[in-house]
Amino acid sequence: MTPLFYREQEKFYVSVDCIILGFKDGKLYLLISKRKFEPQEGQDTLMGGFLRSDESLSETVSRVVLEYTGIQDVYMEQVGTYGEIGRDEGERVVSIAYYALIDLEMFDENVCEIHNARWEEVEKVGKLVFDHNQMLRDTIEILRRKTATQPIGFNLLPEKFTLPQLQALYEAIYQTTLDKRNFRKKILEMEILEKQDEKDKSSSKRGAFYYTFNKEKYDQLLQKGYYFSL
Amino acid sequence: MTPLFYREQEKFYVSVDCIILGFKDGKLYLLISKRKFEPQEGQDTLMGGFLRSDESLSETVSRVVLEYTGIQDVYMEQVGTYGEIGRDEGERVVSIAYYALIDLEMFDENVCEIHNARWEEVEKVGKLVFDHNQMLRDTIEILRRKTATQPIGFNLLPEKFTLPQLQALYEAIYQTTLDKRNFRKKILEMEILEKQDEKDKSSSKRGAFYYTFNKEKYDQLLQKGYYFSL
DNA sequence: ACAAAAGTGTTCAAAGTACACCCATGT
DNA sequence: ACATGGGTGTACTTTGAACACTTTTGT
Repeated sequence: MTPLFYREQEKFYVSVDCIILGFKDGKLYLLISKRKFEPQEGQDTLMGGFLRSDESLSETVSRVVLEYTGIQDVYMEQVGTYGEIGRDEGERVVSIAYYALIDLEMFDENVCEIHNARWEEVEKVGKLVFDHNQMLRDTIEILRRKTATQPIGFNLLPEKFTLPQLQALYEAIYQTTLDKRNFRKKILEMEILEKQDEKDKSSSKRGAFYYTFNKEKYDQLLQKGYYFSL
Repeated sequence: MTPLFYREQEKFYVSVDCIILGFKDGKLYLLISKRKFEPQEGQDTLMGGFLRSDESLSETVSRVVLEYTGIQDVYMEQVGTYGEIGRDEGERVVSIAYYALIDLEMFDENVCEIHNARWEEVEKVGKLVFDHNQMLRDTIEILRRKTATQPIGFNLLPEKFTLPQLQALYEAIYQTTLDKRNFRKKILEMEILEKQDEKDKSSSKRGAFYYTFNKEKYDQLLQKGYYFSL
């Protein structure tokens, strides 16, 4: 039963917008699609969905991400909430932005086609509807800060990855180039990566060793007060 | 006119909760009050208010902060949005948390009494209603990160402040002690503080020189690519 | 044999950290 | 005169940044 005081209040549409990011060939990609209803039908947009009363916010995000990528259990973080009065021209909508990091190898191309969705290089994204460009900018800023201090970048890579791949990922996020030796030294001395016996020969003749991220070791480090930093 | 697709969606109560922080005598204080309606009437709570359709989120925060402190134009930042289904036992409410930093010297004691509000040491805050303790924890974490990289701490101090005061502020935020000489060296070499001729004699016989934060100088530094860091 | 990416250490500069004494003033 | 908090500089350690050559292997 709704308390009396609440009933005097106004209600609002609440949506989530998802900044779904993937990484491939040294570049960050954003999943965008054409908006399927008015206003701004046909324009490029982030993936979004309205909050339902039987869902928490993160459940709404999971639903949207699953719908557009076919992937479950993705890493996600809240970016912020956008509540300007006129931000959605259709109606007053308060939107909570989340970013999700996915491994593009898990991505289902068919799901993509169904929704007219496509992967666009983050650096080449054009005008999106409403304040979605702002959401993307805010995401990149958060991602840069967060990847520098927490090992979340691995969510954008397959379970097994090579150090050149990992370095390329950081270079794509920071939009800079890093020194190979310094990068390897720093990431390896944290001892959170496990070297595998196999090599990835897809990008060189010599091949690069695969590594995996060892979450247990990382958690142990945290216990001891060490911090991830790159 | 509301687009058709929107009309099929559910609407929700949207509120803001404000983590209003002040600084005095070397300690951080949080403004809390007794909840004035059910559920959990009489329990300690953050300051909050429901979003109205003629307000943006930050306008709602400003309204709430003004109502409980009598202060306008406060520094505020979004902390995050809390949308678990059962977080508010009364009804489904999506709440956006903001923290606000205020100069306690500007604070109007009368406003406080009217609302049964009081300042509680952050380190001694007990159980608050719903997920308000989580909001406070998230705020402190954000505040620590943010004050280390941006000059926002000054919002908690009067326009004129002393270096011992400023150091005590950082010590309260980080819950640590800092070396006096290192602290002064670092903050002064940024050249964003203006030394005044007057001294504050309230806390020592010798007196400590007042300083003011020079925002123009700070902005110039930003232009040149320098960053604030402590 | 050569092209192309993977892998490897050392030196130098900068920043952070630790540390102890004198100063000014009200009582 | 003394107690109290304000103010100051240097040495050492740690961290970050720059930098070039050898290895492997498919063609």
